[in-house]
Amino acid sequence: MRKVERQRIIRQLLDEHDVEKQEDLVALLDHADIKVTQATISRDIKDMQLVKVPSPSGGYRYSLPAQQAMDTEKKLKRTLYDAYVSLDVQDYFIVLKALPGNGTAIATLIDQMNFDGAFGTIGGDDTVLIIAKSADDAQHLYQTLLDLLEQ
Amino acid sequence: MRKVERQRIIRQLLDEHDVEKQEDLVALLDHADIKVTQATISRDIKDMQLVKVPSPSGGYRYSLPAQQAMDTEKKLKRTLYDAYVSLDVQDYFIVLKALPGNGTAIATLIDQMNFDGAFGTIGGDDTVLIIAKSADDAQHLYQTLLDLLEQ
DNA sequence: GCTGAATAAAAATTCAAA
DNA sequence: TTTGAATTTTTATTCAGC
Repeated sequence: MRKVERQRIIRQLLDEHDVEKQEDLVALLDHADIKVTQATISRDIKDMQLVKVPSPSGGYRYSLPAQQAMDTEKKLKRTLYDAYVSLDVQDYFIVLKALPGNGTAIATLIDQMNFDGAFGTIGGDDTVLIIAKSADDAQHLYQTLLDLLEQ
Repeated sequence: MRKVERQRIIRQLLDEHDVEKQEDLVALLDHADIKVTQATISRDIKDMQLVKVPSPSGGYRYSLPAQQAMDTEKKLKRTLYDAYVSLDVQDYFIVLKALPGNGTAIATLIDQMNFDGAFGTIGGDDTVLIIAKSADDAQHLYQTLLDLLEQ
């Protein structure tokens, strides 16, 4: 009945108001004639993966999820979809070829993905070199990237 | 124990361990012979803008700031301030040494800075290798980084 | 300024119920 | 499965001291 809609409203409220604590949400929802207790808000926050962010100016603010990893993966997939040319593995190294101008961006995204077994990444104009911690890691990373390309 | 160093260690601990509550950090730091109380950790968390992220699998986890309000240069300066060890230039290359665990992050930040004359950056655990497009570019980049360190 | 001890405040969970 | 009331647990702050 209620939970999904309440959570949708919570998202809007977070956008429109400074929410410093869960009781603030209880009060804001009350204004919208939605009566819930702090316990329910606590559960919603867990459900929705909201975070309480300390603000530099002192105080705290609840905010929408930090899906950094998801966003990066999405960006990487899209960039690869647009610019991918080839992928090869040899020893500790993976070489990804892309359309000119895309190497640095892809390298940065791969870095941000923090792949297991990746030692470092270097991006040129149309080439990305990924150095793995071992040849095994390189093979595994190669497969991970192939999987990413197929999705 | 200085605050800055403790906070640097906290960053590393967050990377290496699942920290579900502030007392976990108190215990982890205690293990490293750093005695602080929960009150201090609470203040550190506010300082560092760490967030307690609800995990989909239930439970919570403290993590580094999701959407850092800081721009890349500020982040880079702060990271270098905390983790910088040395900087050297030779031919096309600049080698930056940092405290263990910081190489990849610094490399990514330097990449994101899009410095003129930088060809690519590779970050290991405690070393960052910056490859310039020419020896002149390397010299110039070296000076740019030194300037950044002095600010 | 930075910190710990004590405390207040806030958030998470338990339990019973719908 | 969802919820509120009560409770426990966790976190933030106050206050004193350094």
